Amino acid sequence: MTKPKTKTDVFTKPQADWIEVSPEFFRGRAEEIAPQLPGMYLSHETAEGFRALQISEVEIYSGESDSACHASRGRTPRSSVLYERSGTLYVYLCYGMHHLLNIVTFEEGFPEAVLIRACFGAEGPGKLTKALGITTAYHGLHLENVPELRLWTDGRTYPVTALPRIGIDYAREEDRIRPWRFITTRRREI
DNA sequence: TCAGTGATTAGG
DNA sequence: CTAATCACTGAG
Repeated sequence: MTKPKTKTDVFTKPQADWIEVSPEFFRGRAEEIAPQLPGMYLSHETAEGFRALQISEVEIYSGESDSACHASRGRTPRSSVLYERSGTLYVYLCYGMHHLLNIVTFEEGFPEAVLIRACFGAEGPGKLTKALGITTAYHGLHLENVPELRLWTDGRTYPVTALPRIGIDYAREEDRIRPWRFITTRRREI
């Protein structure tokens, strides 16, 4: 009989081995940042308490030349947040119901972000924001001004696979096949 | 497979 | 102003 493994989807407090990740983490290119996100933890502290989930999947949306990116038609009232400095939050309502969380990467003036697409225990970009209580109230704010939202790493290594993005049938073929979705199937075992 | 639900965008 | 679209989800 093997040792029983305890599974926890929602962490109600930071774990002993967690180290905070500074908003400066997002200064680089999304292509170097995104593969490091699966395995990290996203936490939200509200009146209800502290809740964190482990990220399992992210996607890159990068540049006006990426036909899947909301900045593909240049600066608009909606896409302008993507041009802000790295660490800015881009949260938008999809299908009138689902709050999708992105974090802006790279230099101010270049529209690029990572979408948090899934966490263990909340598979889907709309589900994880619902589970954590993240809404468009944070849209346009910078992470350093939202202390209730934090990113953590446990210092462990999580194997990551790159795959094409999901839900972008409207995009050009070259953008649809781009391996800009990063997933890990390795989950923290307590 | 398909409807729900509302913000965003292009176009007249 | 109108109408189409949508980085989704859950029910049938």
